[in-house]
Amino acid sequence: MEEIKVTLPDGSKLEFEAGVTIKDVAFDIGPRLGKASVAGKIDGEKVDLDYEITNDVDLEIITIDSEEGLDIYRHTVSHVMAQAIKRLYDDVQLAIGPTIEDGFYYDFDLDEKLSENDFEEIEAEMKEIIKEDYEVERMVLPKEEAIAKMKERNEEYKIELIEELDGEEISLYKQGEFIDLCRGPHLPSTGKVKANALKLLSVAGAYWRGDENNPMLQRIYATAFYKKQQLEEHLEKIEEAKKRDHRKIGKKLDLFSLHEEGKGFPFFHPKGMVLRKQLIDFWREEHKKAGYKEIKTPIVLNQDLWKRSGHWDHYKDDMYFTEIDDEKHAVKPMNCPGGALVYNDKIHSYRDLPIRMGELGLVHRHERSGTLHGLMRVRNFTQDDAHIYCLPSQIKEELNGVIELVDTIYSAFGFDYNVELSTKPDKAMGSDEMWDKAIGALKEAIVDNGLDYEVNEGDGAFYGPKIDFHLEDCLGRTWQCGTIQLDFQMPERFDLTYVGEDGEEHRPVMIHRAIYGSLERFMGILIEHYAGAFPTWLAPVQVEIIPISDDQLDYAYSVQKELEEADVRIEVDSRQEKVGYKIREAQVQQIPYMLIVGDDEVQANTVSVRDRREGDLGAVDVDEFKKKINEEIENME
RNA sequence: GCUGGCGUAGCUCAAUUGGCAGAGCAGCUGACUUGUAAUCAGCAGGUUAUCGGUUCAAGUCCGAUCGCCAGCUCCA
Repeated sequence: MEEIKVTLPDGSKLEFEAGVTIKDVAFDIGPRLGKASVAGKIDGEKVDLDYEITNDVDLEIITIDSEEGLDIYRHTVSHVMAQAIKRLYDDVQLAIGPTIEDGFYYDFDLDEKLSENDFEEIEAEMKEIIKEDYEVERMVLPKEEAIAKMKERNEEYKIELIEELDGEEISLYKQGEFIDLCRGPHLPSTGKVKANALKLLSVAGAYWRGDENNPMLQRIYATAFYKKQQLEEHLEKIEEAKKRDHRKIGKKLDLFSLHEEGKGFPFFHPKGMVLRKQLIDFWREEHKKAGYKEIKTPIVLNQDLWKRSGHWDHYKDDMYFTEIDDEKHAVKPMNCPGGALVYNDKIHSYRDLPIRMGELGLVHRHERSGTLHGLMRVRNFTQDDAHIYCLPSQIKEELNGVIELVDTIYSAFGFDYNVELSTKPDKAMGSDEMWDKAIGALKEAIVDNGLDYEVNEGDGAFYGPKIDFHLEDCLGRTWQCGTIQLDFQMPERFDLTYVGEDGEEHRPVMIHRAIYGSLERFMGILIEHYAGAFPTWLAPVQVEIIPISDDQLDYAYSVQKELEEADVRIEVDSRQEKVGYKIREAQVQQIPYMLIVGDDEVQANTVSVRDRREGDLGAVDVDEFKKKINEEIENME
């Protein structure tokens, strides 16, 4: 019998007879590894445990406790779910069932409407399939045969998928009466799935292949772990995360509200405005340092302007229109055309460039009703916009400057962010050459700044490609916030010029950029990020004075006055309630500091400080507290 | 916009098979003058999202509209 060499990730080599399976190797190394193994990687390619090794290879054993192992595990569970659905519903057709971050889903075409009430029955059937412990077999068939098999099973979607696959060989996986198109690998049998550690989570519609022109399928989201406790922890984590929902906290902390009278148009309350103002003040400070000027352009502008800018052709469906003195007008969905008019209002020399013009511009967009979401997705929002007009030779430096500014601002809040590069969309202005040039410049800027990024094909603005900065909400959904867009189109459209060294007119390059993205969305993210417990510099109310009885009211007001003069946002809870009651209230409102004042404090001219996190810190002089909190605010802690 | 689910007091939630719309918190009034996460009592609060239908009778069943939630699509 021929001997083969298996090289493990640590470099060690083992010898086996040809035809040995990965499972054999795993058990040979150790029984614990054997039991934990779910699949293997042969020369970097994932294969099943019963894969027979016939020549010298590099082998990595994938175990259940690794990310890849869990992924394979869940993929098998998704097949089990599909099998259960096939058993329970007659006319069901299978679409796709991939694993996702935290779980998996499967899309079905089924006339009967599934609801969460059906989950129990489906889960019970899944448990049955697990109990029946079918071997999960890999079958490799010629394309034609695979198609024939799916035709026989009436799986139209699978046929469509197979037809588009490259190669003549198609792999299918079979467990009991169930067969699915799949690359694999899978667990060796359905019995390996832990029946008590899986859960169906939700059902929703999803278009076949993500295209709204295609039929809508039913998608079941589910998750699975290999220990019940892990499932429970995961579910608990979701519950905890839901409590951070900015819509809930926004109401509880009286920051903003939404009303039927203005769908998608948020109302900001006094406390929400304090938060907003802090963000704006910080923004202005940082932008001043970075060499920006600020402008303000009108919300309603003549329709001709939007035709000139290209918005009419590319963005009309998302815009609101109105009429003034029989003249057609549009409500601005973007700030750039207005900004361009400001630029063009006078002649610019090359010596003036780059010009960095910021605008906190209120834009309105007609978002489709189903997409509205608290403050994250609204129909009017304030962009912290800016347009940089520069020489072609200044592009790189300007892009770097913006990336640096994004990092400065996000760091102040401790945000991690993902970077995406979005390329030319189907409906775009300008030549491919211009786009390629712009994309190249953006890519270079990302790489130069050492950022990881993903490419978002075809997702650019109609006038140029963009770098997007995404932040996560409480449930791990990501939202685009910052954006940098390189634009050669608007300068052309608006005939923007500067006078060069040669005395001739030249075209400047325009960079559109926003850092918060929208103040509304950024506030939503912030609320969830801090779960309403804002750092002191952002907190709507920074200090609550809690007198023990009416006798200390005068003293409380004098302390309030003193701290107010030092720009501290401070309130006195003058209600005739017990201390515990007032503390609870301030605690629920996530106020950073409570100052409890009774007779002792009045006598000694002190305040008893209670920190929302650490509790009672004892009595300190008013001056000392003032100094401490001012430092904290100053340092944005 | 699409698919599904939901809509009861300011908030959180009750209301057997269709059979008198209720509680806690918040609010108001009063008492209590309080020492580190909820003092007690009383009062008030509703065309059960809206409109239409079935029925002796609708919060509950049916239809439409509006809104909200999840997802899809789209986007800052």
